[in-house]
Amino acid sequence: MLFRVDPASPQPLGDQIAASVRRAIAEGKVTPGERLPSARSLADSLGVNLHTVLRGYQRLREEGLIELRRGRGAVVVDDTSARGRASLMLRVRELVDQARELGLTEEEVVGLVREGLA
Amino acid sequence: MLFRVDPASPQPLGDQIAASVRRAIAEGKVTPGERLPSARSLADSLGVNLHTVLRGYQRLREEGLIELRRGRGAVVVDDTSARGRASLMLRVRELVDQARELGLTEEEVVGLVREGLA
DNA sequence: TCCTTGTTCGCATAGTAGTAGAACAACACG
DNA sequence: CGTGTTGTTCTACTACTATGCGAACAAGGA
Repeated sequence: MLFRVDPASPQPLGDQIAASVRRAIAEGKVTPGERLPSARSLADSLGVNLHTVLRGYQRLREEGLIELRRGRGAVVVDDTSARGRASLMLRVRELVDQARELGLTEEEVVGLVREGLA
Repeated sequence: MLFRVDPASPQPLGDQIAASVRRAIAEGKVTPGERLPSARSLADSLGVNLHTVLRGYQRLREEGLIELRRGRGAVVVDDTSARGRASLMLRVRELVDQARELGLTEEEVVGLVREGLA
Protein backbone atom coordinates (compact mmCIF):
# COMPACT_ATOMS: atom_id res chain seq x y z
CA MET A 1 0.00 0.00 0.00
CA LEU A 2 1.55 3.25 -1.18
CA PHE A 3 -0.55 5.68 0.82
CA ARG A 4 -1.40 5.51 4.46
CA VAL A 5 -3.57 7.45 6.85
CA ASP A 6 -3.98 7.68 10.61
CA PRO A 7 -7.57 8.36 11.76
CA ALA A 8 -6.32 9.04 15.30
CA SER A 9 -4.06 11.89 14.23
CA PRO A 10 -5.22 15.44 14.85
CA GLN A 11 -4.14 16.22 11.31
CA PRO A 12 -7.15 16.14 8.97
CA LEU A 13 -7.41 13.03 6.79
CA GLY A 14 -7.50 15.09 3.60
CA ASP A 15 -4.26 16.79 4.60
CA GLN A 16 -2.70 13.45 5.44
CA ILE A 17 -3.58 12.12 2.03
CA ALA A 18 -2.14 15.21 0.35
CA ALA A 19 1.01 14.88 2.47
CA SER A 20 1.29 11.23 1.60
CA VAL A 21 1.12 11.95 -2.12
CA ARG A 22 3.53 14.87 -1.76
CA ARG A 23 5.98 12.56 -0.09
CA ALA A 24 5.59 9.92 -2.79
CA ILE A 25 6.33 12.56 -5.42
CA ALA A 26 9.28 13.93 -3.45
CA GLU A 27 10.76 10.46 -3.12
CA GLY A 28 10.19 9.63 -6.75
CA LYS A 29 7.86 6.74 -5.94
CA VAL A 30 5.43 8.26 -8.37
CA THR A 31 6.85 9.92 -11.45
CA PRO A 32 5.59 12.84 -13.55
CA GLY A 33 2.89 11.69 -15.95
CA GLU A 34 1.98 8.78 -13.74
CA ARG A 35 -1.62 8.27 -12.73
CA LEU A 36 -2.58 8.25 -9.08
CA PRO A 37 -5.23 5.79 -7.90
CA SER A 38 -8.74 7.02 -8.59
CA ALA A 39 -10.37 8.86 -5.71
CA ARG A 40 -13.01 6.16 -5.36
CA SER A 41 -10.58 3.27 -5.20
CA LEU A 42 -8.20 5.08 -2.85
CA ALA A 43 -11.09 6.05 -0.59
CA ASP A 44 -12.13 2.42 -0.55
CA SER A 45 -8.68 1.05 0.23
CA LEU A 46 -8.03 3.66 2.94
CA GLY A 47 -11.46 3.20 4.47
CA VAL A 48 -12.32 6.88 4.12
CA ASN A 49 -14.93 8.76 2.19
CA LEU A 50 -14.64 9.68 -1.48
CA HIS A 51 -14.97 13.37 -0.68
CA THR A 52 -12.12 13.17 1.79
CA VAL A 53 -9.75 11.85 -0.85
CA LEU A 54 -10.97 14.41 -3.37
CA ARG A 55 -10.27 17.18 -0.87
CA GLY A 56 -6.68 16.01 -0.62
CA TYR A 57 -6.34 15.71 -4.38
CA GLN A 58 -7.79 19.16 -4.95
CA ARG A 59 -5.34 20.62 -2.51
CA LEU A 60 -2.50 19.11 -4.51
CA ARG A 61 -3.98 20.55 -7.68
CA GLU A 62 -4.00 24.01 -6.08
CA GLU A 63 -0.33 23.48 -5.35
CA GLY A 64 0.28 22.62 -8.97
CA LEU A 65 1.52 19.12 -8.23
CA ILE A 66 -1.17 17.15 -10.02
CA GLU A 67 -3.84 17.57 -12.67
CA LEU A 68 -7.38 16.34 -12.24
CA ARG A 69 -9.64 15.46 -15.15
CA ARG A 70 -12.86 13.53 -15.27
CA GLY A 71 -12.55 10.11 -16.72
CA ARG A 72 -8.80 10.26 -16.55
CA GLY A 73 -8.12 10.71 -12.86
CA ALA A 74 -5.21 12.39 -11.10
CA VAL A 75 -1.92 12.75 -12.93
CA VAL A 76 1.40 14.00 -11.56
CA VAL A 77 2.46 17.04 -13.57
CA ASP A 78 5.63 18.48 -12.18
CA ASP A 79 8.87 17.16 -10.84
CA THR A 80 9.51 19.22 -7.76
CA SER A 81 11.08 16.37 -5.86
CA ALA A 82 14.13 18.07 -4.45
CA ARG A 83 12.52 21.40 -3.72
CA GLY A 84 10.60 20.50 -0.59
CA ARG A 85 13.35 18.31 0.76
CA ALA A 86 16.02 20.92 0.18
CA SER A 87 14.07 23.58 1.99
CA LEU A 88 13.39 21.17 4.82
CA MET A 89 17.07 20.28 5.18
CA LEU A 90 17.86 23.97 5.30
CA ARG A 91 15.58 24.34 8.27
CA VAL A 92 17.11 21.33 9.95
CA ARG A 93 20.54 22.83 9.55
CA GLU A 94 19.45 26.20 10.94
CA LEU A 95 17.87 24.44 13.86
CA VAL A 96 20.96 22.36 14.59
CA ASP A 97 23.31 25.33 14.31
CA GLN A 98 21.23 27.40 16.67
CA ALA A 99 20.86 24.53 19.13
CA ARG A 100 24.65 24.14 19.19
CA GLU A 101 25.06 27.83 19.94
CA LEU A 102 22.80 27.38 22.91
CA GLY A 103 24.87 24.45 24.09
CA LEU A 104 22.14 21.88 23.87
CA THR A 105 23.06 18.24 23.73
CA GLU A 106 21.99 16.11 20.80
CA GLU A 107 19.38 14.36 22.85
CA GLU A 108 18.00 17.66 24.06
CA VAL A 109 17.54 18.77 20.48
CA VAL A 110 15.87 15.52 19.56
CA GLY A 111 13.71 15.88 22.65
CA LEU A 112 12.58 19.36 21.59
CA VAL A 113 11.68 18.09 18.14
CA ARG A 114 9.77 15.16 19.62
CA GLU A 115 7.95 17.62 21.84
CA GLY A 116 7.13 19.74 18.83
CA LEU A 117 5.84 16.69 17.00
CA ALA A 118 3.52 15.77 19.85
CA MET B 1 0.15 46.82 21.49
CA LEU B 2 2.74 44.09 21.88
CA PHE B 3 0.58 41.12 21.03
CA ARG B 4 -1.75 40.79 18.13
CA VAL B 5 -4.21 38.24 16.92
CA ASP B 6 -6.12 37.60 13.72
CA PRO B 7 -9.59 36.13 14.25
CA ALA B 8 -9.86 35.46 10.51
CA SER B 9 -6.84 33.19 10.49
CA PRO B 10 -7.42 29.44 10.41
CA GLN B 11 -4.79 29.14 13.14
CA PRO B 12 -6.44 28.83 16.56
CA LEU B 13 -6.38 32.00 18.64
CA GLY B 14 -4.65 30.26 21.53
CA ASP B 15 -1.85 29.13 19.23
CA GLN B 16 -1.56 32.61 17.79
CA ILE B 17 -1.16 34.07 21.25
CA ALA B 18 1.49 31.51 22.16
CA ALA B 19 3.35 32.21 18.92
CA SER B 20 3.14 35.93 19.52
CA VAL B 21 4.66 35.66 22.98
CA ARG B 22 7.31 33.24 21.72
CA ARG B 23 8.36 35.76 19.13
CA ALA B 24 8.43 38.58 21.67
CA ILE B 25 10.72 36.53 23.90
CA ALA B 26 12.90 35.47 21.00
CA GLU B 27 13.28 39.06 19.84
CA GLY B 28 14.04 40.32 23.29
CA LYS B 29 10.96 42.51 23.44
CA VAL B 30 10.14 40.89 26.74
CA THR B 31 13.01 39.95 29.02
CA PRO B 32 13.47 37.16 31.58
CA GLY B 33 11.76 37.99 34.84
CA GLU B 34 9.36 40.33 33.13
CA ARG B 35 5.65 39.91 33.75
CA LEU B 36 3.36 39.30 30.83
CA PRO B 37 -0.02 41.00 30.88
CA SER B 38 -2.51 39.13 33.01
CA ALA B 39 -4.69 36.70 31.12
CA ARG B 40 -7.78 38.72 31.93
CA SER B 41 -6.38 42.03 30.75
CA LEU B 42 -4.83 40.54 27.63
CA ALA B 43 -8.07 38.77 26.82
CA ASP B 44 -9.83 42.08 27.23
CA SER B 45 -7.45 44.05 25.05
CA LEU B 46 -7.41 41.38 22.35
CA GLY B 47 -11.14 40.97 22.43
CA VAL B 48 -10.89 37.26 23.13
CA ASN B 49 -11.94 35.06 26.00
CA LEU B 50 -9.96 34.57 29.21
CA HIS B 51 -9.74 30.81 28.59
CA THR B 52 -8.32 31.35 25.15
CA VAL B 53 -5.43 33.40 26.49
CA LEU B 54 -4.85 30.92 29.31
CA ARG B 55 -4.64 28.10 26.82
CA GLY B 56 -1.88 29.93 24.98
CA TYR B 57 -0.06 30.71 28.24
CA GLN B 58 -0.26 27.11 29.39
CA ARG B 59 1.23 25.95 26.16
CA LEU B 60 4.21 28.25 26.76
CA ARG B 61 4.56 26.88 30.25
CA GLU B 62 4.74 23.36 28.86
CA GLU B 63 7.56 24.57 26.65
CA GLY B 64 9.35 25.94 29.70
CA LEU B 65 9.27 29.53 28.49
CA ILE B 66 7.13 31.08 31.20
CA GLU B 67 5.96 30.40 34.71
CA LEU B 68 2.36 30.77 35.81
CA ARG B 69 1.35 31.45 39.40
CA ARG B 70 -1.88 32.61 40.87
CA GLY B 71 -1.85 36.17 42.07
CA ARG B 72 1.40 36.84 40.25
CA GLY B 73 0.55 36.13 36.65
CA ALA B 74 2.76 34.97 33.82
CA VAL B 75 6.48 35.59 34.15
CA VAL B 76 9.16 34.92 31.56
CA VAL B 77 11.45 32.27 32.96
CA ASP B 78 14.46 33.83 34.68
CA ASP B 79 16.89 31.86 32.64
CA THR B 80 19.32 33.46 30.26
CA SER B 81 18.62 30.72 27.76
CA ALA B 82 14.89 31.42 27.67
CA ARG B 83 15.22 33.75 24.74
CA GLY B 84 17.31 31.35 22.77
CA ARG B 85 14.97 28.53 23.57
CA ALA B 86 11.98 30.57 22.42
CA SER B 87 13.64 31.23 19.13
CA LEU B 88 14.63 27.60 18.92
CA MET B 89 11.07 26.50 19.60
CA LEU B 90 9.95 28.70 16.74
CA ARG B 91 12.36 26.89 14.44
CA VAL B 92 11.26 23.52 15.71
CA ARG B 93 7.66 24.40 15.10
CA GLU B 94 8.32 25.63 11.59
CA LEU B 95 10.33 22.52 10.85
CA VAL B 96 7.66 20.21 12.16
CA ASP B 97 4.92 21.97 10.21
CA GLN B 98 6.86 21.75 6.97
CA ALA B 99 7.82 18.14 7.56
CA ARG B 100 4.16 17.28 8.11
CA GLU B 101 3.21 18.87 4.82
CA LEU B 102 5.77 16.71 3.09
CA GLY B 103 4.26 13.67 4.72
CA LEU B 104 7.28 12.63 6.76
CA THR B 105 6.73 10.37 9.72
CA GLU B 106 7.82 11.45 13.19
CA GLU B 107 10.76 9.09 13.17
CA GLU B 108 11.86 10.38 9.79
CA VAL B 109 11.91 13.92 11.13
CA VAL B 110 13.92 12.82 14.14
CA GLY B 111 16.19 10.92 11.80
CA LEU B 112 16.82 13.99 9.69
CA VAL B 113 17.69 16.01 12.76
CA ARG B 114 20.03 13.29 14.02
CA GLU B 115 21.63 13.27 10.61
CA GLY B 116 22.07 17.04 10.83
CA LEU B 117 23.64 16.69 14.26
CA ALA B 118 26.20 14.17 13.10
C1' DT C 1 -7.86 41.68 55.15
C1' DC C 2 -8.80 42.71 50.18
C1' DC C 3 -7.62 42.39 45.54
C1' DT C 4 -5.41 40.19 41.77
C1' DT C 5 -4.52 36.15 39.18
C1' DG C 6 -4.42 31.57 37.59
C1' DT C 7 -7.31 27.06 37.99
C1' DT C 8 -11.13 24.34 37.33
C1' DC C 9 -15.90 23.39 36.62
C1' DG C 10 -20.10 23.07 33.45
C1' DC C 11 -22.46 24.42 29.43
C1' DA C 12 -23.61 26.82 24.91
C1' DT C 13 -22.39 28.19 20.25
C1' DA C 14 -19.95 28.22 15.75
C1' DG C 15 -17.10 26.34 12.54
C1' DT C 16 -14.79 22.46 10.37
C1' DA C 17 -13.88 17.59 9.14
C1' DG C 18 -15.73 13.62 7.88
C1' DT C 19 -19.44 10.63 6.24
C1' DA C 20 -23.18 9.56 3.11
C1' DG C 21 -25.92 9.44 -1.00
C1' DA C 22 -27.21 11.09 -5.32
C1' DA C 23 -27.05 13.12 -9.82
C1' DC C 24 -24.20 15.10 -13.37
C1' DA C 25 -20.37 16.03 -17.00
C1' DA C 26 -16.12 15.07 -19.27
C1' DC C 27 -13.07 11.65 -20.75
C1' DA C 28 -11.08 6.93 -22.28
C1' DC C 29 -11.66 3.02 -24.76
C1' DG C 30 -13.42 -0.84 -27.31
C1' DC D 1 -20.73 5.23 -31.42
C1' DG D 2 -21.95 3.55 -26.73
C1' DT D 3 -20.43 2.24 -22.19
C1' DG D 4 -18.00 2.59 -18.11
C1' DT D 5 -14.79 5.39 -15.39
C1' DT D 6 -13.76 9.48 -13.00
C1' DG D 7 -13.96 13.99 -11.17
C1' DT D 8 -17.64 17.66 -9.89
C1' DT D 9 -21.33 19.40 -7.48
C1' DC D 10 -25.09 19.33 -4.27
C1' DT D 11 -27.49 18.49 0.11
C1' DA D 12 -27.74 16.61 4.61
C1' DC D 13 -26.13 14.76 8.81
C1' DT D 14 -22.89 13.64 12.74
C1' DA D 15 -18.75 14.41 15.62
C1' DC D 16 -15.26 17.09 17.27
C1' DT D 17 -12.76 21.26 18.40
C1' DA D 18 -12.17 26.11 19.35
C1' DT D 19 -14.13 29.62 21.48
C1' DG D 20 -17.14 31.99 24.45
C1' DC D 21 -19.49 32.63 28.91
C1' DG D 22 -20.26 32.40 33.72
C1' DA D 23 -19.17 30.96 38.13
C1' DA D 24 -16.66 29.43 41.99
C1' DC D 25 -12.20 28.41 43.94
C1' DA D 26 -7.14 28.75 45.51
C1' DA D 27 -2.80 30.88 45.92
C1' DG D 28 -0.32 34.96 46.33
C1' DG D 29 0.66 40.05 46.81
C1' DA D 30 -0.11 44.60 48.86
